Amino acid sequence: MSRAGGIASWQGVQEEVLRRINARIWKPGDPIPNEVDLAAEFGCARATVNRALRELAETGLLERRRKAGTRVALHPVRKAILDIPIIRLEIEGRGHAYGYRLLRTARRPASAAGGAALGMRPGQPTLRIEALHLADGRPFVHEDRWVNLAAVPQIATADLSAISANEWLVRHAPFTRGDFGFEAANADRRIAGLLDTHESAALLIATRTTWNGDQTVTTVRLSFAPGYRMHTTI
Amino acid sequence: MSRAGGIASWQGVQEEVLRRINARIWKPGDPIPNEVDLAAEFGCARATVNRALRELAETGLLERRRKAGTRVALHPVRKAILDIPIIRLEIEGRGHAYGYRLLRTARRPASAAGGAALGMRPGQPTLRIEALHLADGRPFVHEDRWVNLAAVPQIATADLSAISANEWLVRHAPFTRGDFGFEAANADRRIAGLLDTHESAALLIATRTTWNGDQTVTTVRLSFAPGYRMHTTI
DNA sequence: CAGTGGTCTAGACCACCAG
DNA sequence: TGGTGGTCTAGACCACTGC
Repeated sequence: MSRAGGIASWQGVQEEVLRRINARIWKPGDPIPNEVDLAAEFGCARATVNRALRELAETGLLERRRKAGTRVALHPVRKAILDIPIIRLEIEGRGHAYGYRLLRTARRPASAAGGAALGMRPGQPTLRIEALHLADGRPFVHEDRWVNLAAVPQIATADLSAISANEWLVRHAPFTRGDFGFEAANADRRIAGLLDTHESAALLIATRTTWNGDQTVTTVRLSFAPGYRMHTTI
Repeated sequence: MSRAGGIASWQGVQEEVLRRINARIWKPGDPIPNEVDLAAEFGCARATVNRALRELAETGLLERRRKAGTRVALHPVRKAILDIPIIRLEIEGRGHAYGYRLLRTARRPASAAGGAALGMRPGQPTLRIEALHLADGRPFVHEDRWVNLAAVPQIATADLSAISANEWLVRHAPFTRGDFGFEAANADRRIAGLLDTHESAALLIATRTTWNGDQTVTTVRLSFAPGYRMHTTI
């Protein structure tokens, strides 16, 4: 089954492997030949095969274990890659004019309950920020954010009416770890008014918390106006 | 600035690069040294540096262009990786007992409007499937699915009351391309009843369409019961 | 223990593209 | 057109783990 010319690029190897999985030449659960044999068959170096297979394993289509070898995944857990851009860029990328309204900022120590929720110790100084992002003048998303001032003291001097906290933090506050969640919630009266919709409208809610080392940087709740759809391709 | 011992693993190189970005030694927008220089500084092979930087570029933290070199991304678009497992495995992974109720199946030609929405040609035979997935006996997610019978004829003979279409398709219907979307919607009366919630409750909706080559395989709308949270880490 | 994948190396050629 | 990243190669050693 070897090819005369050989397959000398990792993309080519990947395509051929995908073709065989697709054609059920290699069925889910089946072991596939080892890297050395595949390299010989394809007429390329083992490293080339390795790169092709490693990527497929990362996407969940193959399962690899030393000594046990490589198998076609029985229950492929597909990975979808979600882009998390700056809100301004997301709006501009959709071809709309970006607008921003800072609703309020407040310094306050983290409450016991709130602090725990944020992963901050009670009493740590926090900055609470509430803002609205607009697309073509219409409400796009409501941002409700807490920033750990111990982790990002410089934000106290930033002009958050000129640049959104979202953008300021992306530019100035590095993080090493983040947690993202998506859920749905009914709009309460206040949010409904801000987003120019009706009470109890279904909203897509995104929550994120980021850490730098073991220190919480910020936690935010984004409430998207009705009609928003998060989207990706695999 | 070179290290006596050297950094001989790509993870080590990546950590050091991240440290410098974090410490603002290399600021957003700044160019960083080229691969040859970094390899010399770290005392490792260029390929090692390449792998470390390539991964960082894939996650959006660096921008790389031939000749122009590598820069710290000015507006890092973070990528979150979302796992899309089989529904049964997701429920079992949460420690709940999995249950499944097939509500109905129906063969019918794709309507003009529906067919277009599915990316199918009108008149192509489709299988409509409606089912409920349960966690510990409670409704977890409602599945409303169309399957292109021209692409997956074998599903007509599957016993979809014993294995969910979700799982059958993952095992038997390969796809080359998929489209995933998330949004929020108010429950209508029927869905509310099925999910054991109240009308107009906010539901997280996931829609997916998959193709094999240029042929639509299936399109599905998943309505998650209130309280569901999709979650990932970066 | 031995076979497999994981990784590093030193060198090479090439594709791209900014200057 | 030259510098940069993108990739391939042949070989090597190592880490893990099934047998």
